[in-house]
Amino acid sequence: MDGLKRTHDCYSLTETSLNQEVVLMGWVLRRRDHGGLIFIDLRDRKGITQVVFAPEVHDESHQKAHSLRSEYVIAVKGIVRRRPEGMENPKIKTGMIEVACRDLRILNTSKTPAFSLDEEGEISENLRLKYRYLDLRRPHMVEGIILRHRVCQTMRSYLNSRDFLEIETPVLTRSTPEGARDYLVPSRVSPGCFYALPQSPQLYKQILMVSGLERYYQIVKCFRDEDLRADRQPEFTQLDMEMSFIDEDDIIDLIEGLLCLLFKETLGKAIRAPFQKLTFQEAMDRFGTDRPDTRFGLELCDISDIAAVCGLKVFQEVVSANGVVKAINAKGMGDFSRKDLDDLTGFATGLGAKGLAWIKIKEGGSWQSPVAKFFSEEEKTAIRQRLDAAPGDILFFGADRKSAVCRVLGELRMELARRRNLVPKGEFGFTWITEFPLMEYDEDEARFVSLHHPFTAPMNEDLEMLSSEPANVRSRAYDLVLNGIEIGGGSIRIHQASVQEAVFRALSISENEAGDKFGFLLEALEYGAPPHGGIAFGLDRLVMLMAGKDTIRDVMAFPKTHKAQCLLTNAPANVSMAQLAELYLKPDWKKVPK
RNA sequence: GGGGUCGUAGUUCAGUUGGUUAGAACGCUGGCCUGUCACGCCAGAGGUCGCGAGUUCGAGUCUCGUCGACCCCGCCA
Repeated sequence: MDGLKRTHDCYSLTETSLNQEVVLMGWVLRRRDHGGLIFIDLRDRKGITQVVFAPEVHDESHQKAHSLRSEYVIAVKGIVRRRPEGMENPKIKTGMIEVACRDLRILNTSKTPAFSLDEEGEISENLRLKYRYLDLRRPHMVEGIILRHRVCQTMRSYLNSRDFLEIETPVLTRSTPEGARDYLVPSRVSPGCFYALPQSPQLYKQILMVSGLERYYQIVKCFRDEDLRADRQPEFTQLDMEMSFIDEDDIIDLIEGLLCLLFKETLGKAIRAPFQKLTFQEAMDRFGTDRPDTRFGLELCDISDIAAVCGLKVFQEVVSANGVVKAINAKGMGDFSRKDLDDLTGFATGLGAKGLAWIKIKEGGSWQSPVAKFFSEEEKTAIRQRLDAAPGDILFFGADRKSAVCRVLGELRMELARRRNLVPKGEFGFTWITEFPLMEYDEDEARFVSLHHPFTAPMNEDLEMLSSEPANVRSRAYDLVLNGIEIGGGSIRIHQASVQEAVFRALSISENEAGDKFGFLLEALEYGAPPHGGIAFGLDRLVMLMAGKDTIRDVMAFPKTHKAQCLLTNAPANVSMAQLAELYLKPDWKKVPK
């Protein structure tokens, strides 16, 4: 660096350094060239400091500064001085001072960036991903990266202080049935065989418990080859943990302590523990989803019993076919226009609803509704009481199979909240969801599949139903939901081989297959496996919510596009025939792109 | 696999019913400017309207296809 040593950063320089000679190094954010006097906003990771080039201070630097352009990398030696009266800039932290340059070194030039690194304006994500190194220079991106770092640091120190061991598990592992599609890695030394990248270190961490290590954690990459979403990337990071000799309450206490600390340390925000707890059943009944945003009301209400006997045929038929009729009272939203209601109906039918019945409650309690005539006065009274309906309210109804009603009304609830700004910004609503069903019937596969994963322990009191009525067995699983987004999930595991075998049976996983795919786990359980359980957190999602971002891409340094491509490196890419041959792979050239 | 939004200058966008030479702001280049901080003023350069067909006398605009980004459903134990 031409013999200069950096003495300060562009954030921490204050009036305490007045008249001192300092050396700053960073990037040229903006140049304001007045001809006789030149100002540079110098940016580094920490912040911005104004540098002044004046001929009377140092003529040569002033001359040289004319050639500075955006994103040139420079070193500046100069004197810290107070800005003239009235020239302070309260918008930046170093706004009281400036550095009068006595020596300017251009460490590197830069092509004009494809987009402005100033904070204003949205830039297409294409460009941001292609020039990720430029995007990451922008302060709000740096903030996300730093927040993520601090979250990880806090997690580590919290768990370290509670006797956890950080242990790495393999990335090259074996493909197991159930769950997401695996990313596969061909083996060179075992022709025709493949490793799989882990969807989670689930089996390894259980084996660590059998190993007697008692408390494990790891901040670890996981891989799932499924379609992407704003909160889903093919590779993502989990805080993964597992503990022996604990039950649900121990984990919940530990995690609540962790989150309180995280929010306090990184955001300076106090959150209240214990968090709200809902059983899966309650969550579905009241919010229509197993990941409810509990920061506002608009809860769902079952009126199947009233609907069963009312004059509206579709309601009757749905109930007699074992479906349900549920309603939302949208308090005070009776001013929705005809167009609003058409939009909302379109929203509902887009989710698979056949329609969306509604009732406006007018002054005096009369009903304005296309379906009003099908209800007797008695039924109207019953509905009004059940839903606590008052003039100015509008009621929305869903009638269908239970799962469909929950999906439609659950989403409608969110939509209503968005339209009326009921979702409090900056507030964090944590909810535990417990007592999940252990398994559910999969029509396509014609068998029961795990809701969580096959190693989740059934609730003791439901154990005997495992063979008789598997759909009604509840599990010892728990999810943590934050603002309607699942940020963590875990369970108490099965630690007895006999129970594990019974669960495999209920899942129609044959003894042969279980032995082949999970034999090592079954065998391990027979060597003194302690009771254990754990949880995993989606680090990306947690940091996204803490940072107030809408996508996890904004808190990942190098995310992939919707098509799982990296626009920076252009991965995935073709490989040579020689590489393929070495792996005993034969490409179908018809499907090879380009 | 399905539904939707978008694609025009380096960037963000406008572009009327299909009609002359496709515009603006910012950025960029050159010039002027000693207190700016989104500096200002003057001048200038910059376009495969994503790509390919089609309709038409004529397509940025209409039709079909295709590519890409994003959002959602399916999928994600």
